[in-house]
Amino acid sequence: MNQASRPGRGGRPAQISADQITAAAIEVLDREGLEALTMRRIGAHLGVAAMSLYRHVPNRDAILARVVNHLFATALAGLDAGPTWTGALTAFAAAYRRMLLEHPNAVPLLATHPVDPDTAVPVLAVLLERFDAAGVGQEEALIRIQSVGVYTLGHALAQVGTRGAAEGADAGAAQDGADAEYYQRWFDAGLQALVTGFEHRGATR
Amino acid sequence: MNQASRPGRGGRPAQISADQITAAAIEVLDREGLEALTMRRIGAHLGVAAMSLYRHVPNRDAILARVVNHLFATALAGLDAGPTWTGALTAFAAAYRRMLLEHPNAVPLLATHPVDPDTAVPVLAVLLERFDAAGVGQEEALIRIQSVGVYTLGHALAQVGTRGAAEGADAGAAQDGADAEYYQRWFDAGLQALVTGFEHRGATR
DNA sequence: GGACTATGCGTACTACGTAAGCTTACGCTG
DNA sequence: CAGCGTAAGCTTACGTAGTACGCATAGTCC
Repeated sequence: MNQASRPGRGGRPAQISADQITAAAIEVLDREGLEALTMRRIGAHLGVAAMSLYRHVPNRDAILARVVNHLFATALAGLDAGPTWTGALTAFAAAYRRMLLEHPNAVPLLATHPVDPDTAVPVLAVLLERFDAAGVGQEEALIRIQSVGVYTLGHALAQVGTRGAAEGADAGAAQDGADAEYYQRWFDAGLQALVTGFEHRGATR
Repeated sequence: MNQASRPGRGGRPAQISADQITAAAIEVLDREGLEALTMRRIGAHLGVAAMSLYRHVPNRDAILARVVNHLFATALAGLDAGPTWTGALTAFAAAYRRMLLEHPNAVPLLATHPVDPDTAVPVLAVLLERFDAAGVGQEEALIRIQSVGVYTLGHALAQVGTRGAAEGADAGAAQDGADAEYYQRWFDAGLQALVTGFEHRGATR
């Protein structure tokens, strides 16, 4: 059997765990880029052969999913959502965006692999609460949160998910500076538009 | 030399062209999914060996870029932008979205490969004109257009860019119906929020 | 100490992108 | 019409990917 061996009895003790694989994958991803994220390279990073990874993870795609969920969860853990739903939304967007810019090579992954519900729900719960307190219905609240989410991710794709992403992580790693400012201005403008747009939508309903 | 052989003289007549390769790639993509989009499979679709493609295209990634640009260009060709910038924005979003839903397997590609400036500029020009007529500055106009663009793409990623995408195109190809309606409601709500948000932003400036 | 069990590894298979060099099929020149 | 120049397409081959299979290994428990 693969994976999640109950403590059961006996057996050779594991040198690596699924969590270590996830962490190693993120490191390889950040340092060497997305297409360096191979089973052999992750294994090497852990001092283990590629095939050994399969004892802890069913396939490569599961590693990618784990990376996505881990980045999302840690980026939004302990999100300070403030008292209002507007504040909660912008705090969510800012935390999400910060993670995306810190892990530019992961942006295409986030775009391609949905965050697991089990990972997303705790984050959403905090946000939903603020909407509920403001009397906004659950579907409407979800729509507003997810709209901000896809906007933030889409924006990050435009900023970093494309371009070199693969180089050596040093080729133009620190974006032009002027460029970075423009993207930030753009991001803030769009986010503000979304939030105030939703405010008015609430008012006229 | 590769590619773009001037009519020059002589030489064996070409059986295929870069445009045909692009078209074949889109067909394979739509019918068999993203990871079926291999050089050999595209070649087979044209009755040609994989290596023959390299006479017309420098590498696989160039084909992907061509697919992206072609889909974007044809989706937005002849965009009827109406008289107002708000109308132009929603028309743009609708046309873009229609294409994304018609080519769900292409959504991850659009997310990963930026549209070429030469392809994007003509489309942007039509839109920018409406903003200019309304007295909105160029950077602000670009921000509004691009915000709608990344929102639309991000939303499509959430709707279709993920899930099966790879199956056989028949596994749940026609989304649940109820799901599709929810996504449409969500899309419209977010888009409306963005637009009205930008309207108010304009007003308070 | 021996049985049991899960882990890690070596090998091998298939499929990918693509480099190199050869063959083929045309238009042109004589 | 012969044959030459040229560009298109093909064959073969290399390196690397993901991963199936079976064996060697290293612990726990009796």
